[in-house]
Amino acid sequence: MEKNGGRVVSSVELAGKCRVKAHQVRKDLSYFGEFGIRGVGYYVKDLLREIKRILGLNKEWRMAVIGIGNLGSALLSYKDFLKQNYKIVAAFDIDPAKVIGRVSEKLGKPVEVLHISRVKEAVKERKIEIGLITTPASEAQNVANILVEAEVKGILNFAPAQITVPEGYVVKDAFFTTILDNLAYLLSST
Amino acid sequence: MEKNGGRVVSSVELAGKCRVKAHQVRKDLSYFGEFGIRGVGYYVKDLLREIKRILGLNKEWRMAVIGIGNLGSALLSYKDFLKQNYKIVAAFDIDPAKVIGRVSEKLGKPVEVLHISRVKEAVKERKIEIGLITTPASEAQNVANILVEAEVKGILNFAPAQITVPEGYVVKDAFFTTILDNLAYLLSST
DNA sequence: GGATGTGAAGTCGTTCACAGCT
DNA sequence: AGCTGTGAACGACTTCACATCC
Repeated sequence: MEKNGGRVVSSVELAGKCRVKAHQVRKDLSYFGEFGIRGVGYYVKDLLREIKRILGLNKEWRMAVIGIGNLGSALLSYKDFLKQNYKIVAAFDIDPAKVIGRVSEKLGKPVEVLHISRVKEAVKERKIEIGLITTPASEAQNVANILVEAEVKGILNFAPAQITVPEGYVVKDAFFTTILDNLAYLLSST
Repeated sequence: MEKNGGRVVSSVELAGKCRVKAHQVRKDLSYFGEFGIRGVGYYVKDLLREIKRILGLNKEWRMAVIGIGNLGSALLSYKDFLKQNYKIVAAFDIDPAKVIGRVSEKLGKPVEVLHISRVKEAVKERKIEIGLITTPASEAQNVANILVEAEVKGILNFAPAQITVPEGYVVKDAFFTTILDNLAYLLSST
């Protein structure tokens, strides 16, 4: 909306785009503050700034990818990270063949692939706060342990495995076949 | 559990693995029927069969991938689909360079990449029920329209765009930066 | 004895209706 | 007049406690 030159937006418009009710949009936003103007709507620019602030996107998040298979490689060359405030600043694999030479060339600055044994040092040096696990399921918990050991507070787990971490650390699952299962359920129960 | 030879499992065990309470596991399962045995627990084999039946995974789901970039390619060579009852039986792109020759060779039977104009015929011939959108955001709605036109009832959208479809069709978003935003929120509000 | 299944109680989130601003 | 913000009503989900069954 900001790019398209939109100045104001109403809760009804937002609701349409988000597949929810207008009530909900207003209630949810009001939980964090009063961002709109009665009789007018929400100024796009202000609302965007507030939402970014709420989500914690007013800073750069430095991330590491562990497991440079198909998915890991795709993430390394994922350009839209730049639009958001996310940045992959390190990549790791256990396979020496991948470690030697493999880099992500599509972004401005290539990221070389390091051996997994170097996670802890790299996390410290490069101020990494989020780890993306893209290993096979069998290695996910091991990698999570390594990340916790390195004091990476947030983990986004793409592997099809439930991993556990100590109190104070956050894991989110981004495993798409769960969503696919949900889709299959909806399709077969109609 | 089934592979590890587990015969029975309790709601407490299941809860631990799923990061929920045991109450919840029992309540949720009981919604669909009585699958457990009082004083014993749930027989792993029976429970698995019931859950698969509930989710609609007791049949093969035939899928198409549209957009053969990094992510699309990763999906084409994703081996774990075979373990579940999902199968990619068609791939499409708009770029002739990708259409010519590009195939997924890692699975048993390669899937050749077709031009997007051939979606409708392929969906009919190959009995495709689910479409995976892995195009850039700008093309996601167009592709969704094509899939709806071809009467693909379910869409899993990996593109960072909100797409809309008519009543009777189901869209699920599998866009990981939403989860990443959620993670960033949790990390910055502690 | 021990674990499930389930009404009832409690909590949380959504919807409503309208007061409050512009 | 129009749209947001919000207490109150409503509905849904979660938790509890215990009856039930192996």
